[in-house]
Amino acid sequence: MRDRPFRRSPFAIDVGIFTVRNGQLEVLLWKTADAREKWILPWDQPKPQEQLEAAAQRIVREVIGSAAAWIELAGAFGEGNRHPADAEISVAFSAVLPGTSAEAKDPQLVWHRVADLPSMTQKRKTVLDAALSAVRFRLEDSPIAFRLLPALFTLSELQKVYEVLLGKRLHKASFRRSLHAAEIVEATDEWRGEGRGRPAQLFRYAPPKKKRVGRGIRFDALIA
Amino acid sequence: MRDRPFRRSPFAIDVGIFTVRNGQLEVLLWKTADAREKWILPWDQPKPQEQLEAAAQRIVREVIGSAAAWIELAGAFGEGNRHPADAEISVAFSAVLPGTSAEAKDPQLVWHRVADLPSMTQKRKTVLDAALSAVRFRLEDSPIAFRLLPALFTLSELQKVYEVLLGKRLHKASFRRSLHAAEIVEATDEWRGEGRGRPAQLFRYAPPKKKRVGRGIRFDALIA
DNA sequence: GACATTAGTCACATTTTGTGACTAATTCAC
DNA sequence: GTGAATTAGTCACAAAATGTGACTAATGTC
Repeated sequence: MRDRPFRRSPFAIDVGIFTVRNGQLEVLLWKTADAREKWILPWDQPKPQEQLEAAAQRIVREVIGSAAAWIELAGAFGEGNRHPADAEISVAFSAVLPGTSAEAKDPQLVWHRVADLPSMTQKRKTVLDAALSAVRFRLEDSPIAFRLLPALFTLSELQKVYEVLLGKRLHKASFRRSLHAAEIVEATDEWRGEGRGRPAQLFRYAPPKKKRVGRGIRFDALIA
Repeated sequence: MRDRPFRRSPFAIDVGIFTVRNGQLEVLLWKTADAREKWILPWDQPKPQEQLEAAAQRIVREVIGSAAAWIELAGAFGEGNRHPADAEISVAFSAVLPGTSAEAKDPQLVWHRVADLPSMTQKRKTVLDAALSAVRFRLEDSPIAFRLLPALFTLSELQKVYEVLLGKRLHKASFRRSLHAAEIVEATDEWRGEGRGRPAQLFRYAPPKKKRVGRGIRFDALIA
């Protein structure tokens, strides 16, 4: 990532890097040296011969030291939404990391709660919103929630991650029933006592080999 | 759209333009003058100050004469998937048009059935697949099917569009029940007799003002 | 031992879905 | 005209999925 190279770059890759810490969804932002620029998403230009997604992964490694657990294209923006370094095109990616590997490598990089974002320009906010929407939108189809947790986790932890990402409470029995029907977790014979309360059994993510068939259109999910 | 300008362009916008004709999903492809290049998606570079989506809309207008009824970002590809004009980045959009306005403006532009595509390079095929996936993926959330039809349509026509896009048959009673529950169509007092069989009532797309609330996670739709 | 706390399960009412069979309105063949 | 064929539209009911409160289980705290 560079701090305003002041030359016309053909395009930039912005990455919204998300994690769940302390029961909150957080995003990693970069505080620019230029006071007017405030906070921006980590970004860089792709190197020659580099795939866009590979570039996004590289950016994640540069700022956090480890690879993202999930990454995906979130949007693309042209001239109208001008990038700080005058990039003509900005391609936005979303990435998620488990909370455990979420240590920023630079004092200018700070985790911010998504519910409580610092001052950003409108254009930057648009890109961040696109990245956030991509995470929420794909939550139903991709194992994003599992990537935010360590390999072994309790079902209560998993439920909490879904609640944070969806921004609403879920009913325990209902959550577990769906989970069981989907056959995507596998019980281990380990248990974890967390101080008070009954100890919880640990599970691991174990999707079936064959992909599950979908369910056709759901008009009730149509956005007007 | 240009025919291989043979200069290094920073990026290109490829547009997968889809329609339903004769009960088949079709995509508009451009036959290049260069015999080796075979068939490619309509494309161009964005003009200075032009938003990416606006550029995609312009490309649609250039090749078909009218605006797309629905358009959306489908993907972005870097160096690895090299573009014919050596673009460093290719941004792919999906667009759909009603079958009625689907007349190509150039003999090099030909509609092809998606189920029966002509010879394309692997890289071009990847972009087309991304565009097609975007249409199918958004079908559940966006009123794409309605944009493929004229303002007034019969429910059988609507069902047929969904069947073509989803690639599978739907049960009539079930389809109509979902449609009714979603409250997104409005009956008119017009009817249309199509030769034999009982005449069908005409409907129009009429989404509710307030957006409908979703339904939480559905693990059964998780892709492994 | 009583109680607070967290995990995990059950049961049942309610809603949603899949599906076959029915009725309705028209054209076509004779 | 009469009846078969064809397409539209509805109904009813079994099966499946979902929402939800209440229950049991295992631990720590006092």
